[in-house]
Amino acid sequence: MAEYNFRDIEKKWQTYWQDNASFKADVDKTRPKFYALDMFPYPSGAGLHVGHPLGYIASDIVSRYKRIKGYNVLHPMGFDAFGLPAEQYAIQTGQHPAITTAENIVKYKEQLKNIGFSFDWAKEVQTCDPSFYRWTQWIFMQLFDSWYDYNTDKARHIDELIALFEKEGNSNIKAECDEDVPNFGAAEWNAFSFKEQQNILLKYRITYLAETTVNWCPELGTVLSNDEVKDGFSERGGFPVIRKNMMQWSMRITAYAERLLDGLERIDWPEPLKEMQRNWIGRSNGAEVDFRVENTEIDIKVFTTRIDTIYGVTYLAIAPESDLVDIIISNDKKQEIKDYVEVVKNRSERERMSDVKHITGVFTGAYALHPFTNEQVPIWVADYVLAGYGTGAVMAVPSGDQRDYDFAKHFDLPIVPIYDNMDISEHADPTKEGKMINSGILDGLGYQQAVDKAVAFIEEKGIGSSKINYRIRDAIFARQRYWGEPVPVYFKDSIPHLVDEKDLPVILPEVDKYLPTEDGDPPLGRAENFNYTPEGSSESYPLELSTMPGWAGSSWYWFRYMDALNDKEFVGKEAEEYWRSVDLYIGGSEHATGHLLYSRFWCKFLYDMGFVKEDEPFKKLINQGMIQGRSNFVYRISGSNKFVSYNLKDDYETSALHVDVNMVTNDILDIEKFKQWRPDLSDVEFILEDGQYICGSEVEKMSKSKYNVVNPDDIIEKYGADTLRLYEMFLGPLEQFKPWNTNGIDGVFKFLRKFWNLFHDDQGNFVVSDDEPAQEALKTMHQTIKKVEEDIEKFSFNTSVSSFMICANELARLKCNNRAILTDFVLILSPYAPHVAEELWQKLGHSDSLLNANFPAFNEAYIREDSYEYPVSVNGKMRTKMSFPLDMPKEDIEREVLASEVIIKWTEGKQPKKVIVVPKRIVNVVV
RNA sequence: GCGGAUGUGGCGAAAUUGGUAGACGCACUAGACUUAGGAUCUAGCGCCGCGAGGCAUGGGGGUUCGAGUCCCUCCAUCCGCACCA
Repeated sequence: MAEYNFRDIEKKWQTYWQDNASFKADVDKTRPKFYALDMFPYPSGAGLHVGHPLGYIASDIVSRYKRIKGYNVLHPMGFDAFGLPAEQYAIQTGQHPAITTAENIVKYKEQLKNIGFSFDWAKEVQTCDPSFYRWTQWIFMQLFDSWYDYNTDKARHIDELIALFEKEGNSNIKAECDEDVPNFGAAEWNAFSFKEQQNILLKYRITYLAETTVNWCPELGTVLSNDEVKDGFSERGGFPVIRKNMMQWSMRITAYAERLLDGLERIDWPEPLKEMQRNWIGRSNGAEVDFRVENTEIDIKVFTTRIDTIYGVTYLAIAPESDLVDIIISNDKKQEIKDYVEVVKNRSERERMSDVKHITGVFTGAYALHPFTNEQVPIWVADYVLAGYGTGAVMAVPSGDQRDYDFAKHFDLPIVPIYDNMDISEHADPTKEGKMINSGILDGLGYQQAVDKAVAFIEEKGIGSSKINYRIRDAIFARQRYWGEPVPVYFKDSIPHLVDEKDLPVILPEVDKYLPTEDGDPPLGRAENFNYTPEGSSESYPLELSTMPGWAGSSWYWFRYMDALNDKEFVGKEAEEYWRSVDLYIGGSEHATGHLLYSRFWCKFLYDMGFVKEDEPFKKLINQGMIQGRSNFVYRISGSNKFVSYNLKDDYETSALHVDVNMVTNDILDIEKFKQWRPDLSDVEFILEDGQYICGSEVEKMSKSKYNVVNPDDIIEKYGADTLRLYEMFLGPLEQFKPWNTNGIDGVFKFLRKFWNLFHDDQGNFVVSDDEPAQEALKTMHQTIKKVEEDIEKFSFNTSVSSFMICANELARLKCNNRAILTDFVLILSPYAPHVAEELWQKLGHSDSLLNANFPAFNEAYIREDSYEYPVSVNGKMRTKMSFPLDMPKEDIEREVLASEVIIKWTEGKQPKKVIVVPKRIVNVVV
C-alpha cells in the first residue's frame, strides 16, 4: 500500500511557502489586521527542545486560521540575542559572542523552519544587530530627554521642563524626580552654571544617573535588576548577590506605577499574571506622619497604612541603613549602635531573609514626641525595618502588628490595645472591627471614622497627609558586561551627554578579553578609542562603559516587526497606525515582572511622546505552560554491574541512574542501545521481568544533564511536522504544565495516515467521489467545522484534535471519500497540519495554495436534529431520554411524558404528578 | 504568613456551562488476518458484584427534581511574593 509520505510532502510545501513568500505581511488597508506574536527566544547553544515550539504552534494555528478567515496576519519571529550565556562562553573560550550567537541562530532557524511555521522571515529581528540596536539606543535617548509630569500625568520633553524652570523655577512642578532636588526660582535657575543645571536636570530625566543601592553579583561582575534576583541569588547562574551603593543608570518606571496598574483593567491577560504585576507594583494606601525628635528640629517621617492605630504607638523603629541613625543617636550610645549597624550591614541579603524569626534591635537613647499626645516615644534601630520601603522608619503599634508585637515582647516595651474587642494576650490583633479605646480624640470611633479624623488632624497641623506608597523601585538600566547594547552617552566635564542622533548606532567595540579591566572598569574599558567626538569639537570624550540590560531590546521589539527594514524610524507611521498593537501574545509567565512590565512601561512612554498610537502593547496574552521532561531511570544493584527492572528493585539495594529517554519506549529499555551507550556498560547484566527491562520515571525540567531532552527534529524525522504539531496540541490545555511523553504520538500519527488512506487506493492513487455526500457525513462534517472554529476562538486546541479524529473515524466508517467533504476537512485541518492539508488541496485540483481559500462555514441545517432528546428525571434520578419534534408545544410534551409507560414502569406504578419543562428543553418529572 | 491556581480511570484528558460522567488518545485484555509483527482490523476496558444491582469526579456538609459544574468547610499539590509597616 502506498504510504502517507510526510517527508516529501513537508519538504515540498515548506519550499513552496518560502519561494512564494506566502507569509509576507504588508500594510493592506482593505483587510482587517491580526498581529500574532510569540515571545522571541534566546538562541542558546543547546538548540530547541520539544517544549519550545508549543506556544509557537498555538500562535501559528491562530495565525493560519485568521488568515483563511480573511485577516491580514502579521506573524513574525526573531531572536533576543544579547545575553549572558554567550558572554560566559566567550570568557571561557575567547570566541566572540557574536559568532556563537550567529551560529545558534542558524540552528534555531533551521529547526523552526522544519516545523512549518507561517513566519514572515523577511521581518526577522535580532536584538544584537546594529540596525536593530541603533533604535534601542534611540529610545534610550528619548527617555533621557524626557521627564514625567504629574500635573498632566505623562512624560514630556526635557526642553519643556527647562522652559518652565526659566520662567518660574521648580516650585509648581510636580514631577517624578530624585528626593534631594533643591527648591529654586527662575532667577536662581538662570544664574546656575551649565553644570549645575545639568546636574539638576539629571534628577528629573526618566533615564538618569544616580547613586543607588544595587544588587551586585561579584561572580558575574555586574549589577542585576530586582527581577533578575531570586532569593538572594542571580537568576542566571545562581550566584550570590549583595547590596552595594553605586553610580548607576536607572529608569523612572516608578512614575508609571499608577498607570501600569490602571492599564491592567483594560487588557485581556490571565488573572494570575495581572495579580503578579499588581503585587510587584505593590500599591498601598496610607498616610505619612512626622514624629519630632525631642529637643531637636529633626522630624522622623513614617509611612503607615493604619493611621487609625496611632495611639497604639509605643516606639519608633528605623532601619539600620537609614541616614537618621547617625543624626539622632545620643553620645553615650554611639558605639553600641555603630557596632549593631555594622553587624547588620555585613549580613548578606540571603542571611537576613532566612533569619526572619531572630529579633534584633537597639535603643538609640533618643525619644520622639507623639504628634497627637506629645508623650515620649523611644526610638529604636531595628533590622526588621527596610531602608528601601516607605520612609525607612515605622511607627510601631505592637497591639496591631505582629512584627511590632514580637519586638515589643522581646524588648519588654508596652503594648496598648486600641480597639475594644482586641485580643492581644497571645499575639497582635490586626482587627478593624470594634470601637477605638485609649485613643484620645479618636475614642469611640469605628475604623473608617478614625482614619478620616486622624488624617484631618495631621493635615491641619501640617505634620503629614494621606499618601499612596508603591513597592516598585526604579529599574537599574546598566550592566557591567560586554555583550549588550552600548549606551549612547559620552562624558564631558563629568556630565553625561547624548551622542548626536545622526551618529547612531554606537557600535559595540572589539575587546581583547571579555573581562573587567584591571581598574575594575567594565569590559568596554578594554576597547581602544572608545570615544566620541561631537560635531564641531576638536576633542573627543569617553563613552559610557556599561551596556544595557537584557530587557532593553525586548521592551520594544514588537514595534520593529511592523516595519523591520525601516532605516529612518524605529517604526514607520503608516505601519504603526495599521498594526498598532499585538492582538495575541503567547509566552511563559516567568516574564511577568520583567519583560512584560518593562514593555508596558516603554510602550506608555512612547505613547506619551506621540511616537505610537496605543499605550498597551499586548491586548490579549496567553501563558503557555512549560513542557517538562520525563526522565527515565535504571537501577544498578549497589557494588555490581547488574541492573534490576523497576518492579523488582525493592528486593535489592540499588542506586538510580538517569538513562537517555531516547533509548526507552513506553518505559521499556532498549537493552542493545543501552549497552552501546557508554563503554563501561557493554558487559552489564540485567534482571528482567517478563523478559523486559522496565525503567522508572520522574517528571523533571527538561535538561541535557538529565538525559530527558526530546529534540523536535527526531520526532519530525519519525512522524513528520504535522504529527508533531497535532500531538503537541493534543497533549492537553495550552496553559497547563505537562510532562512530555512521546507514548501517545502513535494515535495522532495513525489519524493522519488513516485520513490519507481514506482518499487513496492501494496503489496510492488519489480517489474522490463526486456523488452527493450522505446526510450523516454532512452532519458530522458540519459539527466538526463548528467545533473547531469555537475551539480556536477560545484557544482550546486539544479538543480540536480530538474532533478531527472523531470526524475521520466517522468518515472512515461511512466509507465517505466525497470531494465536498474532503474540501471542508482539509480547510479546517490546515491550521493544525498545514503540509498535508496543502497536499490534499492540490490533489483536489486547486492550483493555488489553500492559504488563499476561505475557512468553511458550517451549515446549521445539517447539524440540527428534527427532534430533541429530552432527559427525563424522576425523583432526581435520570431515567431516560425521550425524543420529541423540535416544534412540539411544551404542554404536549408534558402530556406525553406523563403518559409514558417508561416513566410509569420506573416509578413502580406511581403516576407522575407533575412535569416541568424548564429552559434548555429539559423535562423534569416529580412524582 | 499573604496572594493565586489546580484536584475526574492505570496515564494524557473530555463533559454542549446544572441534565445518562469518563468523549478522543495512550496503555492493557481477547479475537481475526498473518511466515512474522512494535503492522492492520474487530470487540472489551472506572470500581465492587456470577447477577439483578450498587458505588464513583480530593474529604465532609448544603442548595436543587437533578451537582464534576453553584455555595460553605476541611485536606492535598503546584506557582508567585515574602519582615512592604
